[in-house]
Parts: sequence; C-alpha cells; structure tokens
Amino acid sequence: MTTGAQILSIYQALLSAFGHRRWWPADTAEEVVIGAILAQNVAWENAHKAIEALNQQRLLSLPAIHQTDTADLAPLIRSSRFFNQKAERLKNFAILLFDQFDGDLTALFSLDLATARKSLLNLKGFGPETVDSILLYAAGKPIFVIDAYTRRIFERLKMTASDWSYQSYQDFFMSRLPRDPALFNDYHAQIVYLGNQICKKKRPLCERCPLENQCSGPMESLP
DNA sequence: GTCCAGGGCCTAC
DNA sequence: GTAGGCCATGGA
Repeated sequence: MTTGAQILSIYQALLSAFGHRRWWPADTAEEVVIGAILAQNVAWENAHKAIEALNQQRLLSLPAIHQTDTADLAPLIRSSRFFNQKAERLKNFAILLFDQFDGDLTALFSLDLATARKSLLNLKGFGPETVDSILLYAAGKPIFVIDAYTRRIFERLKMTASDWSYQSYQDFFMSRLPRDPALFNDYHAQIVYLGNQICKKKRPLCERCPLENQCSGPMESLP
C-alpha cells in the first residue's frame, strides 16, 4: 500500500533534481485554456507552434476565437495535429464562455470545483485531462492532473497498474496528498518534465533519472 | 520509411 | 462496458 509520504518523497526527489518548474508556459489564463486544447495527444513543441501562429494572427484570445470561423482557425493550428477537431474544440469553449458567462473566464472559474468540472466535461472534446489541466493551471483549483507520463512513471514505479481508470489515478494522488493547488501544479509539472526529458516510452534515459533507484525501469515491458 | 508524441469520440462486438 | 479505430503533423 503506497502512502502519502512515499508519494511526497517522489515529488521531493524530482524537486531536488529539477527545481520548481513554473508550469504552465503561458502568460494568461486564456492562453492556458487554448494551450490545453492544442496540446491534446501531441508533443508540446507542435502545440506551441500552433499557439504562435494564432498569436501572429492576433487570434490568441477567446473573444477572437469566438468571432472566428473554425474553417479559418484550422489551418493556423495544423502543427498541433487533429487540427479540424481542435478548431471545433476551441470554438466550443469560447461559445460556452460567451453564452453562459458573458465571456468572463473569472466568472466561470468562480464556480466551485465540482460544478466547473461538470460544466466543462459536458463540452464535446473535453475529457478529464483537458478539463483538469484548465482547472488547475488556469483556475488554480486543487485538482490533480493525470496524463500519459503520470501513468507511465507510476506504473514503472509499481505503485499503479495499467488498467487503472483516470479516476482511479486521480483518487490515488488526491486521497494521499494535501489539497494544495501549488503542490498539484508543481508535482504534475515535475512529472511532465521527467517524462519529456528522461522517461521516454522507448529509449528511456534512466541513467539521468532521479528516481532510478526506485523504478523498475525500461527492462520491464512498456509503457 | 517507421515510430512516437501530455486525448477524446465513436462504433462494433 | 470496452477494445479498437479514427483524427492526420512533425521530428527523431
């Protein structure tokens, strides 16, 4: 049985190795929202190119997206992959925001966590990871984000199993850690950094991993 | 050329 | 209810 102390010690090891990560890489809450959609199932670099393209056309804002046709958005975000779907998803969020909150993100984010989460999960194209990323990194709510790196890393640490649901993973962390948005924020950021830099699906760079001693490592079957 | 990258929806069994 | 296909770019 994994304890909260063990999970915190993983975080401490990552923090000592990498320092605070200062994630998410965006200047404003609405850029976090846009980035969370564009980063779905794609390397961050490709999502970032799409963000830059939107910025160049002065469309890196929810009011601008709200007023732009998806057909005009899609070509700009090609680099983020699945660009037609993601253009729809950007619009879906903007429409919700303007229809129900008068275009005011702070109004949406002033809802309590459960209500805001439910509202966003009802949007087509918004699953738990995207919604939780928005709630944690844009709204500052205490919700732990689970992503592919989280699954890969904690499975290799033999603390979780491959058949766990998103909710099981989230409960695993949230039932054992203090409900601290700053902790959840930096913990997830550390996981992303570790995953990106070291814990690759193939060819993991384990000799540079601060968790090497605790990890079953790449000799185990993937992921 | 092949594989992989921070999801989510839809369909078929 | 769940596995598997679909979406469809860019870099290593």
